[in-house]
Amino acid sequence: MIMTNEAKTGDDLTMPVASMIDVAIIEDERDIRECLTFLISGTEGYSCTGSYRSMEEALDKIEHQLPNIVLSDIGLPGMDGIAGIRILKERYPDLLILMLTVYDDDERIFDAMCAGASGYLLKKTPPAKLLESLKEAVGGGAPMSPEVARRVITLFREIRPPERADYQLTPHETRLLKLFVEGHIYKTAAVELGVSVNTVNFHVRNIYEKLQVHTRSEAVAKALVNRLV
Amino acid sequence: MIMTNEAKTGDDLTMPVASMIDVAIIEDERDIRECLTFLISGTEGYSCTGSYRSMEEALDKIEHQLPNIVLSDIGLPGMDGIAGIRILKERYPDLLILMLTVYDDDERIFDAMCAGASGYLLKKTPPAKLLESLKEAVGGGAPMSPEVARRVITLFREIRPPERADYQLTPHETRLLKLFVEGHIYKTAAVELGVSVNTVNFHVRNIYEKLQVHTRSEAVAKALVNRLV
DNA sequence: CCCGCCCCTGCATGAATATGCGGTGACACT
DNA sequence: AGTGTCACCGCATATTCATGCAGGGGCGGG
Repeated sequence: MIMTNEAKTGDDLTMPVASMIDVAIIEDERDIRECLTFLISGTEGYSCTGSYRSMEEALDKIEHQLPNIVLSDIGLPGMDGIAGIRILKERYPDLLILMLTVYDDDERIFDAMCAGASGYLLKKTPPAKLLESLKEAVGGGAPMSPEVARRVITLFREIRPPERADYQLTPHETRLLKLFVEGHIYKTAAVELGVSVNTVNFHVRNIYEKLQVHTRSEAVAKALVNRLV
Repeated sequence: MIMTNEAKTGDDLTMPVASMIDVAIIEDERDIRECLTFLISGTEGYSCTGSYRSMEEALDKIEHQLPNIVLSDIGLPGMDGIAGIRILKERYPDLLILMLTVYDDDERIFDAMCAGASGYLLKKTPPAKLLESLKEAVGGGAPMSPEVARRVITLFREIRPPERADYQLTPHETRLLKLFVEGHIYKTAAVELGVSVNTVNFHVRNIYEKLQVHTRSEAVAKALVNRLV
């Protein structure tokens, strides 16, 4: 790993930070693993609780001395990093995981985040920033390399559910539609709203007209797909 | 704005950074605006091209001296920050925008990012980190306060559809459910499948049992929410 | 005062739904 | 051969739905 640039110092985070940050490392390349181990062991306030070359090894031995946070590569022999962190999070839900990898493609970023990673750094990250990111993650943040943060936001924009379509539903219509989405039928919705079934009927016809549908199911589908409620 | 914690220094970014970072400020609170203007004007490598108290004023005058990046609040008199950055990005697509606000709710973060903000900082950000974030944004990054990054990731996970729940639906049941999601009723689904309504009835009862629902609307809602089709 | 909109209620009617119960044949597995 | 599952079909019944038509009161704006 090429060490470049000066280290950052962290800002104050609201979550209490453990006085000692215990880190486990999962990295298949020996020289990188050793380098990381040296960096973490040699920095005040940090300790290295384990240093593994595979996810299998980590899963096998990590419980002997559970860290606050795992620093894991994605490309590993055998089980890959993402599959591994799913299992880690399953076994130790409070365990924090920070990815440290060369991969910066959307899919891996996405999968890692969804699998439970708290942060995602690229391997070119300078040592000082790496240490700071560990601290930030332990403090409740979600450190990402600039390129990763950019991709996350781009993905965000792409994934974003469509803006709420505006069908000009009145407050009562929206409320009734919401009840339908929740599984109510005319009768129970009427009870819930404190009105008669005839009133529900009235609103229903307006809703169906505005949404251009003819059944409650269609209205429910449209409400969910278009995020109307 | 309360200035806390030591400043960070930036890491090397791959995109070429302009030698001078020109910043425009949009902030309604005068003392904060003046403080920011002073901070930026008084830092080597940065210049302040404009300092506005409203989005309207910014939209009116910003072209006189277009900055690299805008530092904008959200809560502003008249047009709010998010509506404003949509217009700014429309007029100046390459203009970078960094939000600086007290709001850290999901909706605003989400709206700001989708409107085109490159980054999102909370107002408690220390001055040095603020400067570094401007630099990072200009360098192509997407700086976010730790809390914001965490929320973005949380939103990310929420937006991502959950993995398909497994209700053990048979192929025909899935097919029928899909037709319901598309708006079919028993009759039209029967026609579509080339079976009798009685067969549809039969499948429906199995579907409802597996999904633990009692109406087609509920089945449709469950199908959409759990991505069964 | 008038108008438009929202919310409320009622009744009627044909169609659709949901559920109960009954049956068959094909296919794979033991 | 026996069993289980899937897909198919049927009938009955009470309930719900969707739509048509009728009416009223409150509130805000012009």
